[in-house]
Amino acid sequence: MSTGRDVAALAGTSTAVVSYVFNNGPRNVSPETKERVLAAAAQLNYRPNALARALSFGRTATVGLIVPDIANPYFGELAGALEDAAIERGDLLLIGDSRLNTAREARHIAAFVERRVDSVVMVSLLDEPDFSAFQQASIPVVALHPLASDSQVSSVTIDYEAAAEAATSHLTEHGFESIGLLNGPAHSVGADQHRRGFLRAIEASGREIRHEERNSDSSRAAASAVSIPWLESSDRPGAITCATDEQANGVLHAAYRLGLRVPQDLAVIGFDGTEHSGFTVPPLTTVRQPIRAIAARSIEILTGDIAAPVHEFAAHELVVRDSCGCTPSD
Amino acid sequence: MSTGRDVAALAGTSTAVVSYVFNNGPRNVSPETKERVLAAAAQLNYRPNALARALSFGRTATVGLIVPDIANPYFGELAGALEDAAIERGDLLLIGDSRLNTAREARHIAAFVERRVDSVVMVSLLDEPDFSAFQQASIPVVALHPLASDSQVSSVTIDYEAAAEAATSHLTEHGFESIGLLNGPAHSVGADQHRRGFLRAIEASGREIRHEERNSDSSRAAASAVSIPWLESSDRPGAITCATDEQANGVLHAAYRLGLRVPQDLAVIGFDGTEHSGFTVPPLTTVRQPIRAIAARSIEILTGDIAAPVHEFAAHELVVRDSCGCTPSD
DNA sequence: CTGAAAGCGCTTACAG
DNA sequence: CTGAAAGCGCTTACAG
Repeated sequence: MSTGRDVAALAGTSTAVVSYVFNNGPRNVSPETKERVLAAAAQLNYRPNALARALSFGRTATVGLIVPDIANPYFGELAGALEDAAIERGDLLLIGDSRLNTAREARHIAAFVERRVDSVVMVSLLDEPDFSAFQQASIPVVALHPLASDSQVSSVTIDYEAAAEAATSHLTEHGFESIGLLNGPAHSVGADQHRRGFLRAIEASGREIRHEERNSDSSRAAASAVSIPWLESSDRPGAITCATDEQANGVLHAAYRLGLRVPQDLAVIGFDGTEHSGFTVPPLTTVRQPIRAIAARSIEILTGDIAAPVHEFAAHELVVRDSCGCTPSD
Repeated sequence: MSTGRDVAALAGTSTAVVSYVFNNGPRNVSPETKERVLAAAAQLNYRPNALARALSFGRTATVGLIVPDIANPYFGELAGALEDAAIERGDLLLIGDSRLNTAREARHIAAFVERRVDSVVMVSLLDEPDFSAFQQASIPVVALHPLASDSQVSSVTIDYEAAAEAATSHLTEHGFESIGLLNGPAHSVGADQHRRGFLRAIEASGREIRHEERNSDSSRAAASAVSIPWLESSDRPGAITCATDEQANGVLHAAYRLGLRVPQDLAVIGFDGTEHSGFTVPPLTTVRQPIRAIAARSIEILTGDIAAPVHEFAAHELVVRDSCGCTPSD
């Protein structure tokens, strides 16, 4: 590929001027020279080398995103929203997919540090992720899930505990006497918050409600595999609330396999509220996370110069659809 | 962050030796020196700057991937498989999400060229994408969809036409007299192949089969919006075969909304065959693309030195599940 | 307004 | 086995 030097030579000027033209500064260039440079660049198909630029400029114009599983539409939507927010600022979004594998997650962290991303948005698999590599490299991070309150890393997240409580309360208020929680595995991110919110709602009901927690990875297959024996048991719950929409999809599938009707035989509530959740059969009652707002705010935090780590909450919303059997009006 | 120079100074040696140590070559380093370098690097939290490395090495160890919509689980799975294949070779996968927007797609192409990815895997939104920027930069590309046979770019893809024919034939063989094709929009990638395969199967049946094509974007919402009036019409088809699983999900949702039972009142067939397709309600009959094989072969082609562009076909497979109403055994 | 030169942090012939 | 130096392709003070 041709370089700035080639362009300068063809245009009869210096590489400095080529740079000024392509960056609209920091020095002025006469209109005639500018035109010659542009013509030469076009003729040579010149594309500035972003690596060289980043090396001397000290900024890569890149924000890294690490997610547990990009095939989960929630993270797909999140990536899309972040890309919109990043592109608006002229930055590129680099996506690292952990594939539900903590070793892979660690590898992405290392790769991002080596590539000197300017900042990172992180959804970890773990409830206590290791951010030290980013901190040593002074790369600002915002996590999109709850963090210890003394964490040196910022976070933007809904209040998982309150959201899980809202979902469960919806069920208790509609008279369910036996409710299951399909939670993520122990030490998975948010699992503690889901459990606490769930239990808080059960208690708050003031009634004797049978309740039980089971756990699966956040995948349809895993959730379905856990749900089938659960729903086959004689004392199966009348409602199951899940830690993710993916798991709720697995429950829906398990119910179908067993010939249970949703919501008549089993109520199901999801969590995340992607666009997809409106198109399941039946459409899913779920807790919606404000993905676009979270994405936009994350980028704001990362690009502003905020000294101390901030821990912000975004508003969640219970979206009532068919899968829980409670019509929106009551 | 500390640099190789800092490490060299602390270890009492030169930057060349630091480089030899971190790259295991190309020159030998005495065990004692090596140990001093490693100790110094650890003490300083040294992380080689991948940008500087790439600039002098002439290789970024990066493969770019451009997909229409990362929230579509098919592309999510694809990204995962490609990342596995790339990481195995020590490369990083850079994902660009076009978000169903051709301007965004063009922007990613430019960004990848500027960042000097070593190679790219591309799923375009268009049936005749513009690869010229990659060609000018001598960046090898493999497309994962049909291309004009004289294309200078390689492709690895299933035979869309044969696959669409297989899906439709399954329907004609099971006696359907009225079949719809929910295809992508005109000029969307693969739309022509889907149509040809569909029509070929109708013809091959030797019967008078009513058939009709309608079109939507590859999203559940769009497919559902198109399907609802279609299924409300008095002459609605008895079966619909779709260009993607996402669209099939939209059809499933539309049927649910209208109180039509699948498969009793309407048979549905998808296309792509992600893991998710096994967990819809009812589980989806679909054409499975061998994602992992396609991903692995793409990386092979890109990293081998193949002079001429190759156009390879991968084997598809019709996966019969509940949504078409034909039991696997007949 | 423009050019020659140093510097970003690496790698790698070139000497020793 | 090791070091001094050039070079990758940019940007940006520094002179003029």
